[in-house]
Amino acid sequence: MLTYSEENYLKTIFHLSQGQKHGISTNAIAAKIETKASSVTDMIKKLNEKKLIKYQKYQGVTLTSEGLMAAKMIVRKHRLWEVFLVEKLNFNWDEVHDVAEELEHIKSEKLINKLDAFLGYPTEDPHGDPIPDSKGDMKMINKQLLSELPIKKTAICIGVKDSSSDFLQYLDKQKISLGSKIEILEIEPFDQSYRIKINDYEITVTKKIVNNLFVKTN
Amino acid sequence: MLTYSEENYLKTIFHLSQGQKHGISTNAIAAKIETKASSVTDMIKKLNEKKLIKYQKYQGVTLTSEGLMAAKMIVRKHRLWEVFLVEKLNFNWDEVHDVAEELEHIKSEKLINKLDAFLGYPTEDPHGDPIPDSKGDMKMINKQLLSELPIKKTAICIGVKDSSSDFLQYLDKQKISLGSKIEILEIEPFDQSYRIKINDYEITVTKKIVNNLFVKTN
DNA sequence: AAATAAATTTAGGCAAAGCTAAAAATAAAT
DNA sequence: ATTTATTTTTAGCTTTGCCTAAATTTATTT
Ligand SMILES: [Mn+2]
Ligand SMILES: [Mn+2]
Ligand SMILES: [Mn+2]
Ligand SMILES: [Mn+2]
Repeated sequence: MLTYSEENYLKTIFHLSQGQKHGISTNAIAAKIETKASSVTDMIKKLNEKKLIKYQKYQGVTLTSEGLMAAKMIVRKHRLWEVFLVEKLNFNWDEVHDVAEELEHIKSEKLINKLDAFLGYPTEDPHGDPIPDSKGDMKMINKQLLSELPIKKTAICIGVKDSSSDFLQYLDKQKISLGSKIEILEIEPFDQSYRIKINDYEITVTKKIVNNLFVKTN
Repeated sequence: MLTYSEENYLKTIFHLSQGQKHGISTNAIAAKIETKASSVTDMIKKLNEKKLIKYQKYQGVTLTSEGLMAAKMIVRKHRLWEVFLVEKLNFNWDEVHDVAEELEHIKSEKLINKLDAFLGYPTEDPHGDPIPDSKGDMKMINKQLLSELPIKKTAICIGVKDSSSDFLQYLDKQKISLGSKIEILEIEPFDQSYRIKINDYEITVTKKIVNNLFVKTN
């Protein structure tokens, strides 16, 4: 049985491992979890002892297959609860993350599987992130950053890289949501600002925005 | 902000206080919470310090109005989650208590009020216990034990005193549920067994059963 | 190749919440 | 009214998860 804290470490290591070749550093974990490197070292030893991660002093850590599965189950819970909050309780997509941070630690396999069924087995959370199924499988979504999309090619907004409340509220304000049709009209060389078309109207946004929106071309 | 443990103590003191004139003893709390008396004394001091209970050495404790409200909000969460699990996720009424023990500690007023609305502002949980509203008010249900019901007087089953899984499963087996019509036909003097009528069929049950069923006469 | 900087680990402590064993206060029985 | 039993509190120790400060290892410069 994992503690609340152990679960958070596993989840964090999982997220930091995405598209990462080498082990995850102590400092990276400390920064993400907002704790001190020495605390991370302590916890790392415990997780290593429990065979949830592979760890060699000074070399960073990677999840074992057991640790990976545990992490995926936490992510599964987090994202399913987010779907519940948005779809059933009418939360806005920028309000759900913190509550899901708590709900993800509720320990009942039966609960999460029944919740999954109740929600209709969703494959993505409200921010476009994939939801692992009960076996840990998640369909990898073919996505690219808007900033990598060629000019004048239309695409569909399917996710956000940064899912902070600030960014999500900005998107609401600009009427950008998952499913919006997006096209880059031109890039201003002087300040790297982007003139983009959302559905049927045009706005100008900064580079930071296009670097945090995922799109897919159909 | 209350810790998980502080919340459990407040809730326990609340439950032990029901229909109780004097303060709640250290041992009573220890027994209910399954811990040692010395641990209870430690926690009691903390809760007293935070002005959530009134405490004088060796005299037992009572909730302050602030502590009472905090306790009611935990009970509210517990019971609303139980309704959710039964009504929306199709849990059986004997399976929900332990999960609700965890869910009751999720800290978001917005969440619980939205859940309340989603469920249609229920006033009772799946075991017939009243659910406090967002102000802490709960309608007191006019109930009596089946054992106190006069012979040959029909009543409706509206709650259980013991809500252990064992008892609830027994009731399922005997097809007794909330809303069932109940009548005591006769009491066998020899072994104190009860011949009772549930809706339209008759069964014999022990004294222990009739001592744990709440009914109301209309 | 040293010297310096950065990252990581160790050592030593702290607070929360539990425990056991002993002391003190209250209640019950003679 | 003592004595005995029960309840409650205190004292001291443990584990988890965190911290600061110091030591050590690895990485980067000169
Ligand atoms: Mn989230
Ligand atoms: Mn978390
Ligand atoms: Mn319950
Ligand atoms: Mn609880």
